[in-house]
Amino acid sequence: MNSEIEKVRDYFIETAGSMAGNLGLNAIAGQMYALLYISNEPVSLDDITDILKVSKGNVSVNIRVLERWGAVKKVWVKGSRRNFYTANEDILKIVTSRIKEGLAKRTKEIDGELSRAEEMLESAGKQLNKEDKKTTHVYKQKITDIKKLSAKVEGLLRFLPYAE
Amino acid sequence: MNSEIEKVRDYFIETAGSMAGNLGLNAIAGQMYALLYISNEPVSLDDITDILKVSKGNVSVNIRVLERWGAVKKVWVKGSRRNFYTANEDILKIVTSRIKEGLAKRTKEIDGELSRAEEMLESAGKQLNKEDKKTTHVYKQKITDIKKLSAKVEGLLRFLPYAE
DNA sequence: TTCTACGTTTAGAATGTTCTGAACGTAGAA
DNA sequence: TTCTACGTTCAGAACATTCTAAACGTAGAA
Repeated sequence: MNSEIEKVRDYFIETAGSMAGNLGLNAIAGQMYALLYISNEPVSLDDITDILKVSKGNVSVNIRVLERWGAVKKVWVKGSRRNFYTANEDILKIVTSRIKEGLAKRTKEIDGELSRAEEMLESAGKQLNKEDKKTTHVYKQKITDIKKLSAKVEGLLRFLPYAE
Repeated sequence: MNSEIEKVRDYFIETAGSMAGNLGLNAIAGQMYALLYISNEPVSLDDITDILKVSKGNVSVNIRVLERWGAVKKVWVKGSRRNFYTANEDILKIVTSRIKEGLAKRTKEIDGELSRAEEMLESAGKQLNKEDKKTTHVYKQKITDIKKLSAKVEGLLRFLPYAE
């Protein structure tokens, strides 16, 4: 392959890596995805090791991360014992489904924690002095507000593209 | 303050901390925000140090992070030389404005990088063999697709709540 | 002026994350 | 069967982030 073209490929990969890093994801996983994305043919784990200059252990771990996200898929290549992969090209779908999944899980957890806090306030609320009763009231109000916020976020999820 | 009520406060704070941690933010900043959020009165940096049991250096750094996000504001308390803070309660606004800001900056950067890659392909495209010309064509197509994706994301920003 | 009560900065410690390279397991070739 | 070409796992190295505690600067009190 012409080295000028390789340069473009590597530049593209590098950009994707720092992009992923910015999103709090693993930079190598981002680079791997970018390599598969820009390649017209299936790419083997060895190819990835060669092109990105990272250990095959690293590649092994990160390819499974990408698989778990549904970002890549394994393909069979006639006459080779190696594992080849291609990118699922619908990046927006991958990203939004990850966001939705994560947020939905999170809001559920938070609601649970808040309900627990409310219970604690209820059972503490019996023999309190005036000042503490006021504090309890403030806390209840705040917790209610956060629950409302959480419901609002849940509602917004519905409007993300590629909802299912 | 009644210790049962303190327990609720600390539980609330802890929850917010791990929530922030999950979002890739600093857990202490999340705890600090939660403390200010649930407190009805302004809270001093010393109070934060006492309640969260972290060093004042840590508090000093993270309170400025929160200020930069517009998540808290400094308030003057009559007769005290200390700095007091209260939470900006519109969490959703804070979060969405941070997301929008971040995404807008990111998409701009990416567009720049991609244009650079396109230029590189143009200038390399002169004296290539058949195979390399095909590769160049594939790369151009992929880059165009990503640019479209980027524009789509830009467009989505418009529909986030609290747009300005 | 000196003293005190703050907030800030920073070097290095503690902790967390990611990576490599070696050891290993396994399936197919020979 | 043994050998080879893979992919996987994992201990510890390399690196990045976050925290503490001490030194410092400063404004107001005395």
